[in-house]
Amino acid sequence: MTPQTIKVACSNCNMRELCMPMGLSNDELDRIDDLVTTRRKIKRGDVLFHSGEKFTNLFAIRTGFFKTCITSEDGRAQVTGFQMAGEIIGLDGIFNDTHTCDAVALEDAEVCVMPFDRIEEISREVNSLQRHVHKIMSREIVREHGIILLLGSMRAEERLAAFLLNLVQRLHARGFSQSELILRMSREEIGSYLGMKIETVSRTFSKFVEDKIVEVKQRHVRILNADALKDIVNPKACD
Amino acid sequence: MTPQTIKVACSNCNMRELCMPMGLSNDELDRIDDLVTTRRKIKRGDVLFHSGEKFTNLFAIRTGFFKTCITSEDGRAQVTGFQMAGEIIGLDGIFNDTHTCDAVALEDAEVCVMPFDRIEEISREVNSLQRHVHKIMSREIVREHGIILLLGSMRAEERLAAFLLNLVQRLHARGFSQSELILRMSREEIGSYLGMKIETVSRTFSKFVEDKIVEVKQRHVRILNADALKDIVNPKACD
DNA sequence: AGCAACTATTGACGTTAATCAACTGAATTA
DNA sequence: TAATTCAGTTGATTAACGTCAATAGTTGCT
Repeated sequence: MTPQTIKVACSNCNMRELCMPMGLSNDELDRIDDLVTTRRKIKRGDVLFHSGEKFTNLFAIRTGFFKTCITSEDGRAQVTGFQMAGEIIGLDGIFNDTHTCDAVALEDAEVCVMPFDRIEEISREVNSLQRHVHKIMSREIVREHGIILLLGSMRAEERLAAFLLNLVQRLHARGFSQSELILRMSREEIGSYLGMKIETVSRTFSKFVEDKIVEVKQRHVRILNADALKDIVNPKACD
Repeated sequence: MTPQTIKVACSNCNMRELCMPMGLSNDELDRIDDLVTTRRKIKRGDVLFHSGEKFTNLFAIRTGFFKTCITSEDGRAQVTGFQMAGEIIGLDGIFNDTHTCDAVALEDAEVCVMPFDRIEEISREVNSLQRHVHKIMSREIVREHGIILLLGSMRAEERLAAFLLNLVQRLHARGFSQSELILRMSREEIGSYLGMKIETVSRTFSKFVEDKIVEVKQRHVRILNADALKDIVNPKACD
């Protein structure tokens, strides 16, 4: 193996368990290694893909943090998600061979570039990859159901609490603290994602601080009382 | 061919263009006919599948009208979509082999039952089916982005206008009127879907009637001024 | 360091939609 | 037909959040 080959081999990647199926045979692993053609570094603030751009690749995030956002005809913008290492972005582009959202790096990032026709080709041969691709798309559908529930039925405090719990849970799954996190996004971006104005985001943070549920110093957040957050999201029935 | 076989053959189905890929060879058509094992009739109000139920099948709607809804831990309910003939439901179940929402028939319906492992099997062999499955899932992701935009950034009037336009556009694609429709869902269900209370739905309808944008007689709606609805959804920039 | 530009917080006030409540009309049953 | 139930409408009031505005803290630039 040349060093070049090693560099983009999924089989050597410590993120593999997050983006790839598990329990592969050696033979299958070899095939999977063909999925990623290159890696690409994206600077903070730069765009990985634009809405309207031709879709050819899915991207697996190796390091860094992204937001995806859509813009309506009349210029309304909406953040549809925040993605971190091990997550796959670009799925929305499959439908019309055109990306329908922008993916912007919120910190310096590196992604694995996976040509979608190659994914389709290999997943015809490697059943577990086929299954995996289906599961990843389905997971995205389920994730969005959650956002719809949040936006459709929760109030500001509930939304922010759910947001913090979700973030910290995902970070914890990646080996970070259960109680401390650094927000990679601005209050504005949080607000867009949660369907609330920046002032409301700020006030809600302040209220949590006042109630000793979290400590906030700029984008550094420490969760002091996770149970309180859970109670806010899922209020106890009292009948 | 026995009558039984004819009965569930996609190749003979007039809905085919809505749920199946196009431009198939005869050979491929034969394979596709194996996708649907049975048809199932569902009475109005009955449940096609429940949240928590084991996932084994996707369903293509042949006739009728469904809603899908999720329920959070604390009992909050949220309608996540309304589905009509030619649309596929059950995609959310793939992720964990478990349905995560309820699918309820809002009028008497008939669905084609497509075992998912068979879909996977055939789509390994028929490339256009593989592509089609991917596109259908991606389309669902894009559709949900639209709902997220609606819930995250629109006001009540905008939401209802977008809802009506979307419904009538989909009905028109199925050969129905561009300007008249019968709502298969209650005000309550519309409200849940659009993230607003039933009273607000009702008031917003009344306002549209007052403004001569629509006529409403119970669940029968006639759109008098589609452009006005479009203007409400995408307010003209005036700078 | 000093200044500009950006980001976030806080307060006062306005708007929107939720809530509570009464009522109407349609559908269902006795 | 009357009685009951359910779905939808309308009005009055309130709560939640948005808007506008002032201020403070941060970041980056020269």
